[in-house]
Amino acid sequence: MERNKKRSECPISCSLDIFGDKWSLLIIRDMIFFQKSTYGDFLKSSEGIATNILASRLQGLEDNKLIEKLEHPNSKAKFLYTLSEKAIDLLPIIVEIYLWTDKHFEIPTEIKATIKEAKKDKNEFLKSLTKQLKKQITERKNGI
Amino acid sequence: MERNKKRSECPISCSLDIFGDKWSLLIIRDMIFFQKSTYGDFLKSSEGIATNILASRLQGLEDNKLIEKLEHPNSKAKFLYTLSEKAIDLLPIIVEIYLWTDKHFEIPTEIKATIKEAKKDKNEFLKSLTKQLKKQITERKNGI
DNA sequence: TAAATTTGCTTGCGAATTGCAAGTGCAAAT
DNA sequence: ATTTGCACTTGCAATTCGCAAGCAAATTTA
Repeated sequence: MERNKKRSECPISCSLDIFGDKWSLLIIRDMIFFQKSTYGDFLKSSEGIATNILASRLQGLEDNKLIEKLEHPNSKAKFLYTLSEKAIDLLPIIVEIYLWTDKHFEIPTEIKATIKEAKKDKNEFLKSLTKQLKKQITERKNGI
Repeated sequence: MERNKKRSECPISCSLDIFGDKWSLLIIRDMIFFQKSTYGDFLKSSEGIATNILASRLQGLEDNKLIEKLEHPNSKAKFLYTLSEKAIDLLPIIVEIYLWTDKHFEIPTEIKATIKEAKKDKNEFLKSLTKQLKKQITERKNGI
């Protein structure tokens, strides 16, 4: 697992070195939009990630400071994965991906509501969700 | 090369099925920001893509209607790859990636100017670059 | 006009990555 | 005390990647 393989200094290239694969952004999506926070949560995603791939992706995201692995407040058998601010800052990218698909594909109805809200007032949507997520992570670190 | 392997109906997942790899977005980047348009152009990128990978990515982008492969106006030995509107619509995503890296990494000075411009007035930046790119593709199709 | 070069690929092959199934070790519930 | 749950790890076959070489058609050079 080579994770220091910067191919160039280009920001796009560097970003893709970090999350340019089929799974990393889905884990972030699950944490942002579906409040998933444990290994088991991520395994249940409808895309069906393999256990070893999930482990390696979580490690990669941790290496790149996009997530943090904390003790689970309710159980020592679990770990609690939380977003970093760096990861929360990916939200605009993820929202733009949603808006792109909205323009060019059929979208499942469950998700349409979220996209509609994001389209209505993008800045407000980003701002309030970001605020909420940041609140969440400080609460978790303080064990609330 | 399976290209119809939708893992789920999730927009993020579907998008990653299309451009969630280490190379596809770099090709789009080269076309948008560096006016690259031929196989040889893409090969010269500083990240160093392998010839077979480039061929397969170009095919994938074409299959997904992100690029079109046209006859080259100056030579029958070449092909001219052009962006579709669908690909130009990826620009907001790419710009948000630039802005994310600007916040969290050191950026090479050559690129800082572009990012600064994008930050100053994002909507105007997107609008004018989009317009310019769309103009470019209609010109190419009309053989100007 | 013949030879060399350019262009856009394809092919072969070893190495790395992926994904499925099974197993492991610790914690918690029964 | 035993079973279940959780977070992985391991083994292995299959796919994908990436380097090097090859190739045919078009173009340039001699």
